[in-house]
Amino acid sequence: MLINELAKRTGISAHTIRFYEKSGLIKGKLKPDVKSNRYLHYDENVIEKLELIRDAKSIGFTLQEIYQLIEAWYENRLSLPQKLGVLDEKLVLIDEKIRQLREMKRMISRFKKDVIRNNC
Amino acid sequence: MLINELAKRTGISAHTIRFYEKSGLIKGKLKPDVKSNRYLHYDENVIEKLELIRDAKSIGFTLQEIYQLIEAWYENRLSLPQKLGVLDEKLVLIDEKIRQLREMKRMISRFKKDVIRNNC
DNA sequence: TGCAACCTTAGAGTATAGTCTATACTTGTA
DNA sequence: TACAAGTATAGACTATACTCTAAGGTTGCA
Repeated sequence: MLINELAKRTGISAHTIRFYEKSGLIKGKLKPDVKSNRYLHYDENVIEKLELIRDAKSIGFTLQEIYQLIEAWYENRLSLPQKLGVLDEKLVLIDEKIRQLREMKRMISRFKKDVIRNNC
Repeated sequence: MLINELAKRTGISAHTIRFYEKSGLIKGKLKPDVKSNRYLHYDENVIEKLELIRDAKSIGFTLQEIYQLIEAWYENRLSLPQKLGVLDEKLVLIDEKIRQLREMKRMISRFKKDVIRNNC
């Protein structure tokens, strides 16, 4: 599929998709037999990647980190231990984020009670 | 205390503290009897605020959101229901973040198993 | 009084992550 | 074949959150 269809199917603008392509997060392919244009074609797999990018961004991962995740997830440039290294690293990060979120939740709840009690 | 002491005690640079001041997140006070300079003085309360800023930033809150939180937390410009509104809003946001983090954790764990099983 | 160590303000510069515009070429349909 | 719709590339612009520099004034101590 071409970029506009990809954009429609993911809800991510063609501009942003091109930005991700330039950043190395996704890759379209030229049809090797077509010489008259440089239109990039994307396969289903790219939709998954864009969804991963969206999800990972929403939990606060940077494009850098997402790049590593995609490397481990979809590409075969890393060895098994390297892949596991990346994945475990992200799991640790996620646990730390969850821990901090829980702590903030406790703080806000406590403060909420104070506000109610003191009516201030 | 003056800005450099505040910086030392929080580990946040004086530059960044000035940036937060300009953004309205914290407020130093001029000594009203001193006319020869415009040195801003900060009280202990500002240390707490800076710590809140750091914690909230680390869980992905923007300075905008943190500003609202500080308004509800420390200032008395909001009514009780307004304060509770802000706090509840943040609690909802936090729960959503936790949910997304758990989901990503599950995805990564599942993928980790695949990687190990298929030795790829 | 000299001067190091502060303080302030304004504004430039950086990194991340887009977002948009302009220009130009290509493709598909009437 | 004209032309609307689609595609590519380069580069300018935006927002957020800093980070740094320059220039100038103040304070405290020898």
